[in-house]
Amino acid sequence: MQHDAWSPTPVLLTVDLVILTLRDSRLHILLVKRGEDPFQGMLALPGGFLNHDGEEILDAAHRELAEETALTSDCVHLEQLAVYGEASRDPRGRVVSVAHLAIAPELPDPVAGTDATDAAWIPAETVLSGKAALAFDHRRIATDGVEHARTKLEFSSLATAFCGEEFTIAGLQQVYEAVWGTRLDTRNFYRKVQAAKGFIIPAGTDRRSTGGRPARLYRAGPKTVLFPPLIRPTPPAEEENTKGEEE
Amino acid sequence: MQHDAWSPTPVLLTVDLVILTLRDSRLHILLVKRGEDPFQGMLALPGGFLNHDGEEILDAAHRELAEETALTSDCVHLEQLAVYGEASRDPRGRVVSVAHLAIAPELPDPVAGTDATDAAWIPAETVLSGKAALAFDHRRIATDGVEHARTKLEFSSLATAFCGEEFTIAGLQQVYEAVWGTRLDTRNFYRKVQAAKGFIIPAGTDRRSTGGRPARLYRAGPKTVLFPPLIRPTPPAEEENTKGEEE
DNA sequence: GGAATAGTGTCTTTAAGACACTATCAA
DNA sequence: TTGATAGTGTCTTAAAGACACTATTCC
Repeated sequence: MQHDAWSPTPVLLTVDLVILTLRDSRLHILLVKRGEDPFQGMLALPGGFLNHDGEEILDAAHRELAEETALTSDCVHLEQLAVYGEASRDPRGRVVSVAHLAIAPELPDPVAGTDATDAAWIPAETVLSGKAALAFDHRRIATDGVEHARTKLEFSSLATAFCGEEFTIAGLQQVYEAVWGTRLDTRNFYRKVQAAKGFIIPAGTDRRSTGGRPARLYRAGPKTVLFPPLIRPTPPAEEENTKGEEE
Repeated sequence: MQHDAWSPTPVLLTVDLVILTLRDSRLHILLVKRGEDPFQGMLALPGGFLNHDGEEILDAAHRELAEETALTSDCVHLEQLAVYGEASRDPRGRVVSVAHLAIAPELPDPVAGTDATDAAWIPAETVLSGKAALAFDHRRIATDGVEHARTKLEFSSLATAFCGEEFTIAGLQQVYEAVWGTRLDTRNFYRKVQAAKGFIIPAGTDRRSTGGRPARLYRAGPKTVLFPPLIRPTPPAEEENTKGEEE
């Protein structure tokens, strides 16, 4: 209780970003190759220390996002994810990271050439499965970020953040399929996104040409909470069936 | 990107706790009266700075919880909520708080007398409505914590954390009603908690005496994810109807 | 006309919401 | 037997899942 009896330990604060996007219909995460001391040369989430002059945490996340991508704040979704502060997570000392989740529409070109470090879009699969090794506890953070996005797709209009200003329903379905890693039934999907009033609204200019029938274009509606939600299909057999925990 | 060009600013880390419990069927939050410098005498969430020697954040939360309540770590639910780091939130300087949500069963006695500060269970209603003023941004944190609990009750077995080891279905219903602030239909509630396999399991010794028919006792089941979930009833008229945003 | 993509309608099953009575105990 | 609390069954409606065909454009 007597908080000020002993002098509190200062810690260093960083922001780390799980930036997700779709590239050729697959979920990708933006990673950078570290050019500095701990874990040099290893892949890591984009991020960095808070700026001197009392920078706000969310501002720092926006700044890092702008530095790593060509994205301005208004066309990306950015939200706080969680804090990772395990004492042993950074060999330099006590560094506490506020992880953020960012969702970006498919970018104009691979990655804007950033100054020192090269950034790359890596398939989420590669990161989550551990086939690519990440610095610090960044694989855990990335895993949490993807899981957060998966859940949020069910109940919020987050999916539209993966699309541009205007999008087709088929495009939106691709988002769900890529993030969830499942195939969805087109007819049921159409029914559900349209049943959730305020999720998507038709853009007047409803067409586009890709060699088939023109598709209607939509844009994000006013509602951020989906009702009814789009429940993610449960993969056939879940649980840890190692010994028989089932009913 | 060049993170180490300028020396990063150290910040002070605190943990703050939104500790929820039921008292006479109403949701309460544990608050302490501050005995120290900023906001002295004002109500605040229990919490404090991280201990010297590289204490883990979650350990610090457990420590604070133990200091303010008589609860040992194993009979309470404790999880990270979010980070609050606005530069202006603490007049002492840059203090970043990792907020946690704790759920406790109804305690043996009001509050274990703690050393310097006196703690008290305040009705959640009083805190959320702003009738009680809280130090720092603690009202916001408390609001977020309660909202988090409300949502999590829908999809997880969190409600059992409000109950003791063994509980009745009626008792569990009281939890839902208190946290959500709604009345529920007994028959539908029974159907739903029993439909969610692994949520509650019968305790062999199924009875108790309170002047009526004995109730069967249950304990928390192995599943922490509820399926089907117990969807919270939507209050009749939501939305900002100020101008007519409806469909 | 054929290839390619967009869009829709029906049936079945599951779960939600509304609703009122029977069961068991203590005094 | 009465008061008090515990427990249950049915009907209607909403939404999920499965499933196959029609529509529009470009070539």
